[in-house]
Amino acid sequence: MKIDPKSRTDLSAQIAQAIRDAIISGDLNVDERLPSEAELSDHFQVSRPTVREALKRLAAQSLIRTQRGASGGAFVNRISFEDAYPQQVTTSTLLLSMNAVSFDTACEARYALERACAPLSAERRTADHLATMRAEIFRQTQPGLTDEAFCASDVSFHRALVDGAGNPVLSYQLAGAVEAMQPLMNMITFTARDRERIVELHTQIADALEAGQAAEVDAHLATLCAYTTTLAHDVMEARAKAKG
Amino acid sequence: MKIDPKSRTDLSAQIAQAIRDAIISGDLNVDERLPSEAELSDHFQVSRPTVREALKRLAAQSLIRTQRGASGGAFVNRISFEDAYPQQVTTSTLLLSMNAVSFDTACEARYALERACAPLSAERRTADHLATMRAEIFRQTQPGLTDEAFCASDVSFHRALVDGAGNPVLSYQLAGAVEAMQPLMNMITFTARDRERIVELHTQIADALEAGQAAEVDAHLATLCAYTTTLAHDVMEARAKAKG
DNA sequence: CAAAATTCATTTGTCAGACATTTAAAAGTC
DNA sequence: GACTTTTAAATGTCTGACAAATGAATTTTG
Repeated sequence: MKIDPKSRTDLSAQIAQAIRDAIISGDLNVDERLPSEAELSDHFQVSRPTVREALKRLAAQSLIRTQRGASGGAFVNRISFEDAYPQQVTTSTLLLSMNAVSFDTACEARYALERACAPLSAERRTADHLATMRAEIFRQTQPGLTDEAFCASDVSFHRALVDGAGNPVLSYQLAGAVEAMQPLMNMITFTARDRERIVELHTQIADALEAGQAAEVDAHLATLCAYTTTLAHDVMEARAKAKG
Repeated sequence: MKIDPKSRTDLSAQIAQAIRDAIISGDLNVDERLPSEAELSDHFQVSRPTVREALKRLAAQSLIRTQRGASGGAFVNRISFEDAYPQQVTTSTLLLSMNAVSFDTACEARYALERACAPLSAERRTADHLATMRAEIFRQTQPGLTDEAFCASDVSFHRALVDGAGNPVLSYQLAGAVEAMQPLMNMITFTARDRERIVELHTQIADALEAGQAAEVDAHLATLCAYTTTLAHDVMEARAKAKG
């Protein structure tokens, strides 16, 4: 693990990268303790604050965790799917909002990925997944539900569908695509009729999943995708008209 | 933006979260300049090193960038898909290796997602994407290619397929699933016959994509998925036998 | 006057040393 | 032996300082 003090990049960034490489390559194993800050600053010939900045960078990526006290220190963290979820969602959300990704593009990606999960979910979903979906559908029928709460429930429904595939890798990758859509969905105002139609499709999807009919699920998801896109277009047009 | 000095969590973590929230909520816009470190340490009533640790955390997530000199400072960064790619790949790779995700699970996720891209790619892939795929196929036929190089080429081939869908969100989400598989694939030793079969399937996929036959692409991907899984199983069994 | 060179102020990057706080293990006490 | 106290080690935080980069203002120069 070496750094170049003459480089124009920050020393803390270089040190973070050196340690990161050691973790990725397996030189440092899960739960292994890193040298203490004092030892690291000695090794890299930099001050302790600089080492600390490097360690905080790694902590921000959940690559390490720190513990105070005797026999404390920085330890290589076993990144769990749970840790990675929120980061994935945050990044995906910002990617969409900062790069002005169109509703259509995001929606297309989301449903393409979700449909990829459908066959697996139709085969493996547990009673628990179905119960979650039914509960969310019920919530969606409640009058007085705000648009935001409706969208949140929609996300929960679809997450249950994805989780039903019983593949943590899929769930993780999908988390970003599904949850990042929420801010975009929140821009839509759902009429009572819109909600009715969506609930109907959700019910059909849940029924098909329960019956293990993959093709049905896929078809309903495709319909839902098209419907959502149309809804968004109508809203945009109405706004454009109101503005012009 | 406020923090709780009495909380048991690190001040730098709290400050980072406060600024992160401001970015996500839109209180801080892209390219907007944050207060200087001195001003921030004044605002949060902490020392400058603490503020710096917080800023480094945000920099590690590409949420901000810093610039030295007069009129320098920390600026909200527009996260680009290019920035997010490597982070996504790093996290996905570590998730697989650290959580002992089985080859089957990772492979299933990868091909499920890839097949989701197939119809779009069949419709939209450019000549450029096809050229990349053909070039990689050619490389895969070269004798003397190491297993590692073969895997790398395989990844490039599949990335071209995914990029062919022309949806940056899909490409981003898939980057993790496709590239994170590489270390797992590297554990396999490919015989000449294995490579021949894979090249054959790759060629069929490229042909079908060129002809715009989505169903064909999907079928060949399914075959490739099954073949890869079988290959991996054979390797595992052979090793288990050699060991026992 | 205009252009080049210089100075200057601002801001991040780095350093040194210190103290506070937490924590587990060692030492002491009953 | 079980409990309490002490101690040492480690991270968390602070203060103050200097280095380096950078843009703007100022001065010098042709």
